[in-house]
Amino acid sequence: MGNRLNGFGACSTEVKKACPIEMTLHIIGGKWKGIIIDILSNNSVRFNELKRLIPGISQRMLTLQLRELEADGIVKRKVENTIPKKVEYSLTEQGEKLSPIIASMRIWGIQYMG
Amino acid sequence: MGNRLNGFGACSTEVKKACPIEMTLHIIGGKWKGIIIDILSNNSVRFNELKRLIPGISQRMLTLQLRELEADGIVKRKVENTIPKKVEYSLTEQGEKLSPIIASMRIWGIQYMG
DNA sequence: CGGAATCCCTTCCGATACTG
DNA sequence: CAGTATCGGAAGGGATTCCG
Repeated sequence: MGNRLNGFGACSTEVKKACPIEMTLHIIGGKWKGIIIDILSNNSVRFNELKRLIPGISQRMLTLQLRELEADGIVKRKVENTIPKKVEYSLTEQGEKLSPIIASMRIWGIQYMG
Repeated sequence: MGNRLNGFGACSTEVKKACPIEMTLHIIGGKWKGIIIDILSNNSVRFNELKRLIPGISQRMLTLQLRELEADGIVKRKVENTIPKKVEYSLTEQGEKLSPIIASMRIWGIQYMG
Protein backbone atom coordinates (compact mmCIF):
# COMPACT_ATOMS: atom_id res chain seq x y z
CA MET A 1 0.00 0.00 0.00
CA GLY A 2 1.00 3.55 0.86
CA ASN A 3 2.84 4.61 -2.24
CA ARG A 4 5.23 7.25 -1.06
CA LEU A 5 7.48 9.49 -3.01
CA ASN A 6 5.15 10.37 -5.82
CA GLY A 7 5.87 13.93 -4.89
CA PHE A 8 3.47 16.52 -3.60
CA GLY A 9 0.62 15.16 -1.54
CA ALA A 10 2.06 11.71 -1.34
CA CYS A 11 0.35 11.43 2.00
CA SER A 12 -1.00 8.05 2.71
CA THR A 13 -3.27 7.61 -0.21
CA GLU A 14 -6.80 6.76 0.90
CA VAL A 15 -6.78 9.29 3.70
CA LYS A 16 -6.71 12.07 1.12
CA LYS A 17 -10.21 11.75 -0.15
CA ALA A 18 -11.74 11.23 3.26
CA CYS A 19 -11.59 13.88 5.93
CA PRO A 20 -9.27 16.86 5.50
CA ILE A 21 -8.80 17.05 9.25
CA GLU A 22 -7.70 13.47 9.40
CA MET A 23 -5.34 14.08 6.51
CA THR A 24 -3.79 17.15 8.11
CA LEU A 25 -3.37 15.32 11.40
CA HIS A 26 -1.76 12.48 9.54
CA ILE A 27 0.75 14.87 7.98
CA ILE A 28 1.71 16.79 11.11
CA GLY A 29 1.00 14.02 13.62
CA GLY A 30 3.34 11.73 15.45
CA LYS A 31 5.82 12.64 18.09
CA TRP A 32 8.20 14.90 16.19
CA LYS A 33 6.72 16.56 13.12
CA GLY A 34 5.08 19.40 14.97
CA ILE A 35 8.27 20.64 16.54
CA ILE A 36 10.22 20.08 13.34
CA ILE A 37 7.83 22.31 11.42
CA ASP A 38 7.90 24.86 14.22
CA ILE A 39 11.67 25.07 14.15
CA LEU A 40 11.81 25.28 10.37
CA SER A 41 9.32 28.17 10.26
CA ASN A 42 11.07 30.87 8.27
CA ASN A 43 14.30 29.07 8.84
CA SER A 44 16.81 27.00 7.01
CA VAL A 45 18.44 24.52 9.36
CA ARG A 46 21.09 21.86 8.92
CA PHE A 47 20.60 18.26 9.92
CA ASN A 48 22.78 18.16 12.99
CA GLU A 49 21.64 21.60 14.09
CA LEU A 50 18.08 20.32 13.89
CA LYS A 51 19.03 17.29 15.90
CA ARG A 52 20.61 19.51 18.51
CA LEU A 53 17.49 21.67 18.69
CA ILE A 54 15.17 18.72 19.31
CA PRO A 55 16.11 17.12 22.59
CA GLY A 56 15.58 13.40 22.70
CA ILE A 57 15.18 12.71 19.00
CA SER A 58 17.31 10.00 17.48
CA GLN A 59 19.13 10.37 14.22
CA ARG A 60 16.98 7.66 12.74
CA MET A 61 13.68 9.33 13.68
CA LEU A 62 14.83 12.74 12.51
CA THR A 63 15.72 11.28 9.13
CA LEU A 64 12.45 9.37 8.85
CA GLN A 65 10.27 12.32 9.78
CA LEU A 66 12.10 14.66 7.43
CA ARG A 67 11.70 12.16 4.61
CA GLU A 68 7.97 11.89 5.19
CA LEU A 69 7.55 15.65 5.42
CA GLU A 70 9.49 15.96 2.20
CA ALA A 71 7.33 13.35 0.47
CA ASP A 72 4.24 15.24 1.60
CA GLY A 73 5.54 18.49 0.15
CA ILE A 74 6.01 20.23 3.49
CA VAL A 75 9.79 20.32 3.68
CA LYS A 76 12.52 21.11 1.15
CA ARG A 77 15.95 19.54 1.26
CA LYS A 78 18.97 21.32 -0.19
CA VAL A 79 22.28 19.48 -0.48
CA GLU A 80 25.67 21.06 -0.94
CA ASN A 81 28.16 18.46 -1.96
CA THR A 82 31.06 19.92 -0.11
CA ILE A 83 33.24 17.89 2.19
CA PRO A 84 31.96 17.49 4.76
CA LYS A 85 28.48 17.38 3.29
CA LYS A 86 26.02 20.17 4.06
CA VAL A 87 22.27 19.58 4.01
CA GLU A 88 19.78 22.32 4.74
CA TYR A 89 16.12 21.80 5.50
CA SER A 90 13.41 24.42 5.18
CA LEU A 91 9.65 24.64 4.67
CA THR A 92 7.99 24.74 1.28
CA GLU A 93 5.27 27.28 0.60
CA GLN A 94 2.71 24.68 1.69
CA GLY A 95 4.74 24.05 4.79
CA GLU A 96 4.85 27.70 5.75
CA LYS A 97 1.07 27.72 5.65
CA LEU A 98 1.17 25.14 8.42
CA SER A 99 3.35 27.09 10.80
CA PRO A 100 0.63 29.41 12.13
CA ILE A 101 -1.37 26.30 13.00
CA ILE A 102 1.57 24.79 14.83
CA ALA A 103 2.15 28.09 16.57
CA SER A 104 -1.44 28.19 17.81
CA MET A 105 -1.00 24.66 19.06
CA ARG A 106 1.99 25.84 21.06
CA ILE A 107 -0.02 28.73 22.51
CA TRP A 108 -2.88 26.42 23.40
CA GLY A 109 -0.53 23.94 25.01
CA ILE A 110 1.06 26.59 27.18
CA GLN A 111 -2.23 27.94 28.50
CA TYR A 112 -3.50 24.37 28.95
CA MET A 113 -0.57 23.54 31.19
CA GLY A 114 -0.73 26.85 32.97
CA MET B 1 3.72 5.13 34.14
CA GLY B 2 0.87 7.00 32.51
CA ASN B 3 -1.58 7.57 35.28
CA ARG B 4 -4.81 8.46 33.59
CA LEU B 5 -7.99 9.75 35.10
CA ASN B 6 -6.54 12.16 37.57
CA GLY B 7 -8.83 14.69 36.01
CA PHE B 8 -7.92 17.79 34.10
CA GLY B 9 -4.69 17.61 32.23
CA ALA B 10 -4.30 13.92 32.81
CA CYS B 11 -2.48 13.80 29.49
CA SER B 12 0.31 11.36 29.52
CA THR B 13 2.33 12.76 32.31
CA GLU B 14 5.89 13.25 31.19
CA VAL B 15 4.91 14.87 27.93
CA LYS B 16 3.44 17.79 29.86
CA LYS B 17 6.64 19.36 30.98
CA ALA B 18 8.38 18.94 27.69
CA CYS B 19 7.17 20.64 24.52
CA PRO B 20 3.71 22.20 24.45
CA ILE B 21 3.41 21.39 20.76
CA GLU B 22 4.13 17.76 21.41
CA MET B 23 1.60 17.77 24.21
CA THR B 24 -1.13 19.35 22.11
CA LEU B 25 -0.47 16.92 19.30
CA HIS B 26 -0.65 14.12 21.79
CA ILE B 27 -4.07 15.30 22.94
CA ILE B 28 -5.65 15.87 19.53
CA GLY B 29 -3.59 13.32 17.62
CA GLY B 30 -4.48 9.88 16.42
CA LYS B 31 -6.97 8.95 13.78
CA TRP B 32 -10.23 10.16 15.30
CA LYS B 33 -9.85 12.90 17.88
CA GLY B 34 -9.64 15.73 15.38
CA ILE B 35 -12.95 14.99 13.76
CA ILE B 36 -14.58 14.26 17.11
CA ILE B 37 -13.63 17.68 18.41
CA ASP B 38 -14.73 19.27 15.16
CA ILE B 39 -18.15 17.70 15.37
CA LEU B 40 -18.57 18.59 19.03
CA SER B 41 -17.71 22.25 18.41
CA ASN B 42 -20.63 24.18 19.89
CA ASN B 43 -22.62 20.99 19.87
CA SER B 44 -23.97 18.42 22.20
CA VAL B 45 -24.12 15.05 20.51
CA ARG B 46 -25.24 11.61 21.62
CA PHE B 47 -23.07 8.54 21.35
CA ASN B 48 -24.81 6.82 18.49
CA GLU B 49 -25.34 10.07 16.65
CA LEU B 50 -21.60 10.69 16.92
CA LYS B 51 -20.92 7.21 15.63
CA ARG B 52 -23.22 7.86 12.70
CA LEU B 53 -21.47 11.14 11.93
CA ILE B 54 -18.02 9.56 11.82
CA PRO B 55 -17.91 7.07 8.98
CA GLY B 56 -15.70 4.09 9.62
CA ILE B 57 -15.23 4.44 13.34
CA SER B 58 -15.90 1.41 15.50
CA GLN B 59 -17.84 1.55 18.71
CA ARG B 60 -14.75 0.55 20.58
CA MET B 61 -12.58 3.34 19.16
CA LEU B 62 -15.26 5.96 19.68
CA THR B 63 -15.52 4.97 23.31
CA LEU B 64 -11.78 4.92 23.81
CA GLN B 65 -11.20 8.30 22.20
CA LEU B 66 -14.04 9.93 24.10
CA ARG B 67 -12.67 8.55 27.37
CA GLU B 68 -9.20 9.93 26.66
CA LEU B 69 -10.57 13.32 25.65
CA GLU B 70 -12.61 13.33 28.83
CA ALA B 71 -9.57 12.45 30.95
CA ASP B 72 -7.67 15.29 29.30
CA GLY B 73 -10.41 17.77 30.10
CA ILE B 74 -11.46 18.37 26.51
CA VAL B 75 -14.82 16.64 26.48
CA LYS B 76 -17.73 16.57 28.93
CA ARG B 77 -20.03 13.60 29.35
CA LYS B 78 -23.61 14.04 30.54
CA VAL B 79 -25.67 10.97 31.37
CA GLU B 80 -29.44 10.84 31.68
CA ASN B 81 -30.47 7.64 33.34
CA THR B 82 -33.63 7.17 31.39
CA ILE B 83 -34.47 3.94 29.67
CA PRO B 84 -33.04 3.68 27.16
CA LYS B 85 -29.98 5.50 28.44
CA LYS B 86 -29.09 8.88 26.98
CA VAL B 87 -25.49 10.15 26.97
CA GLU B 88 -24.53 13.51 25.56
CA TYR B 89 -21.01 14.61 24.73
CA SER B 90 -19.85 18.17 24.36
CA LEU B 91 -16.66 20.22 24.62
CA THR B 92 -15.42 21.77 27.83
CA GLU B 93 -14.24 25.36 27.84
CA GLN B 94 -10.71 24.10 27.17
CA GLY B 95 -12.06 21.96 24.37
CA GLU B 96 -13.80 24.87 22.69
CA LYS B 97 -10.48 26.67 22.60
CA LEU B 98 -9.21 23.85 20.42
CA SER B 99 -11.92 24.02 17.83
CA PRO B 100 -10.54 27.00 15.88
CA ILE B 101 -7.28 25.09 15.57
CA ILE B 102 -9.07 22.04 14.27
CA ALA B 103 -11.03 24.25 11.91
CA SER B 104 -7.85 25.77 10.50
CA MET B 105 -6.52 22.27 10.01
CA ARG B 106 -9.63 21.48 7.99
CA ILE B 107 -9.13 24.60 5.86
CA TRP B 108 -5.48 23.77 5.31
CA GLY B 109 -6.32 20.21 4.37
CA ILE B 110 -8.85 21.31 1.80
CA GLN B 111 -6.51 23.73 0.07
CA TYR B 112 -3.70 21.16 0.28
CA MET B 113 -5.79 18.63 -1.59
CA GLY B 114 -7.08 21.28 -3.96
C1' DC C 1 28.47 15.39 8.24
C1' DG C 2 24.36 13.19 7.25
C1' DG C 3 22.75 9.53 6.82
C1' DA C 4 21.09 3.84 6.08
C1' DA C 5 20.28 -0.94 8.11
C1' DT C 6 18.78 -3.97 11.55
C1' DC C 7 16.45 -5.40 15.72
C1' DC C 8 12.81 -5.28 18.84
C1' DC C 9 9.36 -3.39 21.86
C1' DT C 10 5.19 -0.64 22.45
C1' DT C 11 1.09 1.58 21.04
C1' DC C 12 -2.66 2.07 17.89
C1' DC C 13 -6.37 0.37 15.82
C1' DG C 14 -9.89 -2.90 13.58
C1' DA C 15 -13.04 -7.02 13.99
C1' DT C 16 -15.93 -9.48 16.62
C1' DA C 17 -18.76 -10.90 20.41
C1' DC C 18 -21.19 -9.89 24.65
C1' DT C 19 -24.04 -6.75 28.27
C1' DG C 20 -27.04 -3.68 31.68
C1' DC D 1 -28.79 2.91 23.76
C1' DA D 2 -24.28 2.97 25.13
C1' DG D 3 -21.23 0.71 26.16
C1' DT D 4 -17.08 -3.72 27.70
C1' DA D 5 -13.91 -7.63 26.71
C1' DT D 6 -10.73 -10.04 24.06
C1' DC D 7 -7.72 -10.91 20.24
C1' DG D 8 -4.38 -10.03 16.65
C1' DG D 9 -2.24 -7.39 13.04
C1' DA D 10 -0.11 -2.93 11.70
C1' DA D 11 2.29 1.09 12.55
C1' DG D 12 5.23 3.99 15.49
C1' DG D 13 9.34 4.64 17.64
C1' DG D 14 14.00 3.67 20.42
C1' DA D 15 18.94 1.65 20.53
C1' DT D 16 22.67 0.36 18.20
C1' DT D 17 25.84 -0.35 14.43
C1' DC D 18 27.80 0.70 10.02
C1' DC D 19 28.89 3.90 5.79
C1' DG D 20 30.43 7.43 1.82
